[in-house]
Amino acid sequence: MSNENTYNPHVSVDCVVFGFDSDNLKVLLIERTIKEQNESYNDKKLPGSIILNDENLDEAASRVLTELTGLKNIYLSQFRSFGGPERTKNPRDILWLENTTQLKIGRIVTVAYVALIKIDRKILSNSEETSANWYDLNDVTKMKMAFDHADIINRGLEYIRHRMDIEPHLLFELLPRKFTISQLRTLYDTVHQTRSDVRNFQKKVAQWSYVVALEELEEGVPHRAARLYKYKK
Amino acid sequence: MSNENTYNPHVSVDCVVFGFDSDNLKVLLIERTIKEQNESYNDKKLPGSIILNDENLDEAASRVLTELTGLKNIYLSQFRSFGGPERTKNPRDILWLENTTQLKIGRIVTVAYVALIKIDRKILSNSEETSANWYDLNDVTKMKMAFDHADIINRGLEYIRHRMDIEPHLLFELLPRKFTISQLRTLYDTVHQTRSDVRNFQKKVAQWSYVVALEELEEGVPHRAARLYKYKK
DNA sequence: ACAAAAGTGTTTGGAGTACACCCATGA
DNA sequence: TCATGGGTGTACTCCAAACACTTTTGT
Repeated sequence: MSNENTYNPHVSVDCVVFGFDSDNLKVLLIERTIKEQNESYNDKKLPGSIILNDENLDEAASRVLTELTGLKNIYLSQFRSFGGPERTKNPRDILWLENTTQLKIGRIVTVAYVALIKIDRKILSNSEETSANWYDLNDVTKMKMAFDHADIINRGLEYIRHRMDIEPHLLFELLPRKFTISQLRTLYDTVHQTRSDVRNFQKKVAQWSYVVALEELEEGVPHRAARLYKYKK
Repeated sequence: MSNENTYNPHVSVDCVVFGFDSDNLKVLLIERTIKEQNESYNDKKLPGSIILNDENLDEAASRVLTELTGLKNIYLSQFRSFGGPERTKNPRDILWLENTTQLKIGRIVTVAYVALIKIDRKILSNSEETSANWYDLNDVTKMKMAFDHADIINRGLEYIRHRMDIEPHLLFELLPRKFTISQLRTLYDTVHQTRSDVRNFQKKVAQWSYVVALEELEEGVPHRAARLYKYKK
């Protein structure tokens, strides 16, 4: 089977992968190098791929994630498609596409997903030619990005903020298995762009039945150790 | 320019157009007839189109709507893409696609939009070969539908319910310019799948500053006439 | 002993919910 | 005068928000 049959070079998926380092939201980006005539050019891109001819969109997105991280059971949700003709106009992007896919590329419509992963599970297959790294969301605006990926990240962020408002469960996709209430609160506040009161927050969490206290405390902190909690069901 | 250059036969848009007839939610569907060897087959489809090579997704969706209704300034929002390889597998659908587009069609990924329109503005160009009509949402499950359009409608409904929860403004896209509180309440309850109390609902609306009372009453009703309201800003 | 973060209660205002009767109008 | 929907008020509950001090532990 030739490449022309296995790939569908008109539609791709891109994943905005979020993580949380107990302090800030992070995105997983891939370093891209484009060799031009004399010098080479560097920027960042979202993990993504052209879809295969026999897979559906969700499958393509999970494939991208497993190839990249080696992890399974990652929260993944489609949030929007981007398909303006101008998004595949930049000569650098075209050059890169045609080099990496070995296909003649016209316009590509991309279906964007957000993924949430526990940042401590760094079982990234960070080995091969792709080098993926976490970047602080606040720094993304300052970075050179491929295609319209800066846009896509912003939209993904909006989307996930919205979702987490409705489904607080999703917060726990970003926290380590055992966490303290203040880690949870920092994350909550980062996502909601608020600065919530410690006592009120404790009360709120107390009525989330899926947050259960462990008989265990934090270790190695230079002050009173906090109780650990886990997410159940 | 040949058809191959002006159309992109890999990506389409489909619009789930909602209306409200003071009683139930309705969807705008197009009658489709497929001529097979002996007899012809009838079903319904969503208004949609393959995208043109120089337009973006939002433009394609508005184009579909203006071609269909002649209206401008319609609320329109992308909500999800559908792209499984199985969605363009039914031989009837393939036949119809190739007949109407005159193009060889492989897999089509479709980007779905919801649109909200005031059902009384029936300035539909219901003339040409396309005959579009309003159908009760509850009847849709019983009807034969093209492709995965039944799915798309359900997802669109979920989406718009969600949205209207967050942005009550959107309700007014479905109501006539002048409406009564009980029309608004029926719509609200239909959308939220609730049965709200008359008095409590009046109170709620009273604090929506964008709902303003007019010095005007309903006419031609066989009982006490209700006050009319309008939506402002 | 001190620095640093953990943990804990009470009060107040606003929003949602439950609930029943009189009013205006056309037929 | 009757049938049909229009329109109105009060009491209770629950949730969100404001607000300050004591406890524990490592250095």
